[in-house]
Amino acid sequence: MEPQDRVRNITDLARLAGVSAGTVSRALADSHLIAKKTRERIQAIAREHDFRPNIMARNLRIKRAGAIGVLIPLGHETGQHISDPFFITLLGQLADALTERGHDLLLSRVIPTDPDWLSRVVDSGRVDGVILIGQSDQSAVIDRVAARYLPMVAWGAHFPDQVHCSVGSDNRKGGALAAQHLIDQGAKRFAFFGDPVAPEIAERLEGARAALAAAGLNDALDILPAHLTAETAHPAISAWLANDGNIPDGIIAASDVIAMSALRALAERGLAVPDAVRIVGYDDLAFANQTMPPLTTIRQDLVAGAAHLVDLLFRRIGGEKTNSVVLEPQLIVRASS
Amino acid sequence: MEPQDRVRNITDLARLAGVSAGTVSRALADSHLIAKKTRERIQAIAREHDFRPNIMARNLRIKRAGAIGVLIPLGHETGQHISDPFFITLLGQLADALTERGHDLLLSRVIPTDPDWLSRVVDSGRVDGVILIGQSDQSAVIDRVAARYLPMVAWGAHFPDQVHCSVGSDNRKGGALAAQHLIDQGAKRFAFFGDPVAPEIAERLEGARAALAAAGLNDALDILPAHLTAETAHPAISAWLANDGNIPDGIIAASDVIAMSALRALAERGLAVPDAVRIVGYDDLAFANQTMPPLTTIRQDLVAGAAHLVDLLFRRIGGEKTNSVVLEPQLIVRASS
DNA sequence: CAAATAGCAACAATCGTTTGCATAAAACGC
DNA sequence: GCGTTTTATGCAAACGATTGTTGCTATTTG
Repeated sequence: MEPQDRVRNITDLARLAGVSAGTVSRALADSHLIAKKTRERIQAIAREHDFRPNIMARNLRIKRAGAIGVLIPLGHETGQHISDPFFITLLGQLADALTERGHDLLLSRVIPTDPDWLSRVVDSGRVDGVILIGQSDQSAVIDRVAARYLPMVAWGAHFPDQVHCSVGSDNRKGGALAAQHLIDQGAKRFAFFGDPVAPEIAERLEGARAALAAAGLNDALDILPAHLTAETAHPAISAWLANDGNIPDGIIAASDVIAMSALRALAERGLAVPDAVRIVGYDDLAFANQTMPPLTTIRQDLVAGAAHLVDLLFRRIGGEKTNSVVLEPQLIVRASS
Repeated sequence: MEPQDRVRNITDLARLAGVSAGTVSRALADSHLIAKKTRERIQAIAREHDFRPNIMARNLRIKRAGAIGVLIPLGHETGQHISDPFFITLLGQLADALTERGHDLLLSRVIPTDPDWLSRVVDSGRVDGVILIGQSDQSAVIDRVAARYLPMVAWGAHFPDQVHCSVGSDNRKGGALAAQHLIDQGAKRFAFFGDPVAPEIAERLEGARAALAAAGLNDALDILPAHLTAETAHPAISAWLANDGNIPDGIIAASDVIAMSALRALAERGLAVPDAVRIVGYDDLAFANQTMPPLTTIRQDLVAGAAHLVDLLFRRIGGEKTNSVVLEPQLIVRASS
């Protein structure tokens, strides 16, 4: 209100209260070393002047940051960006879980041009820990940092020899679940929509392949390496379906976003779902039961996933050397299959 | 690598290089006050030891934070949460725009229980500025802080007497566009799906009302105060449509999410879109042209909106007193109308 | 050859807190 | 009323950087 008497630091407030800075610090922290009367008087003055201690200075002294870095590494080979519904859903869950633990979320969308991107934030002293959403093609960089930096966890595929701690679902099993379901529904000719350059996708494909092989349907699978964004997936699928020889009766989509594009492309060609073609998505994002028809999909429990990520992270911040977690994917049957 | 000789601050590095801390600081900043030879030697040592100066200490000295706070105030009256596709889309755009300007994004989902929530982050010294996504029911709080804190901008409705700087689209006009389009398509009986407790929604409804009135269709409008999330919107709409007397031929949905739920509810009742019922959404989120049929909608240009938010914010950080921006909504005609 | 100048690097103050330690005042027992 | 304990505050050193000022060598110049 009155600009000149604005209290900008603890020392100003101390002068105003006629005590020393240290006393103010303790008073604001409700320390019992300060007499209740003085404490309350100082707090009142602080409130009146709308004063709050500078958190950066506090953190510097205290040696904690009060924030967790959430990084989304986007290897340019995938056309994904931050608004991908999957990332975003996970991000929302993380924001909630971290807020609950009294930490803020420092969001960085990183395009790993140099191998330095991760150390830069880890060593900046601005975060107490790091959560990676996806590993893109950066597992080498991630593993190297993980070797010396404990408080870091990553969402994504788990590999036997990885150094870092990850939380993810069993993609191979998920792929198998999808394929098996289509087999059970009587599909004979299969297509997989998704680009196996991403390791998660590759595993889903492997799982699907294995299930088909077990049913003696080895050679009944076509693969369309559709990208993960709706903008690119839809035209690719449309073009592919234009070739009548391609039309399958069972589609395994590598993500719900792809499945949604496929639903639209199928409808445009007059192919009925699920009567002519059955389709299974992957992720079970919020919109999956809002499509027409609602999407059968492989659920990755992102709420549990986010909870695990945060839980493991804080245990690591506490010095514990935690193991990776692999979540069970779950088949959600809806009307599309 | 070798834990004991780990360089943890500029002084360690100085000792190692046989110079003073000040020299190291300047050398890492590539200052010409340091001889090129020494500079390069110091930088080499820093690189070798994987050292990066502590940003928090730097910021404290420099008096800047290097981060922008992005706050999502969630008045509990609305059931929205952070994973609402609209918030998230805007958030993604903001992340990109801020990263480009060399700032990080400190995300806080705040549930305004006490009137202190905004000052707390503003006065914490942890951010150089604040972007509010939505104003919820907190305009009083926001205006009070805006009176003394310049670097803050908000997404949302613009009111003539507001103190703070906002960026948003003309909701009244958007509502009018939607209604007028349906009128032009020959609709006679209208429904508005959306809860006008939120000021933006109320304005959209007003706009629609005005357009109907101008066409002499005053009393042809029903209102279903559906919530903004798909989970709650769909059953509400379903139940409402179950009453045959309610069935309109032109639906104005207050958001794309609601429109999507409506599409599904309509399909489930066997009502053809657009032949029996025409429907217009609001927002033009990414999924709007992936629905079946693709959604006619009122586009809010979130890319431009995010760019404006960031641009205005940085001008305010620079001390300029900027005015609010009102964006033009745009009718995007697709197959649903 | 002495003086002026330029180039480098060290010194020390500063940003706004927290906190261990010292100390003064008050309270207590005898 | 004196010595001792308790209680409440002040003092000053961190935290890890940046940066204005100062001082010391070389080099150049008249």
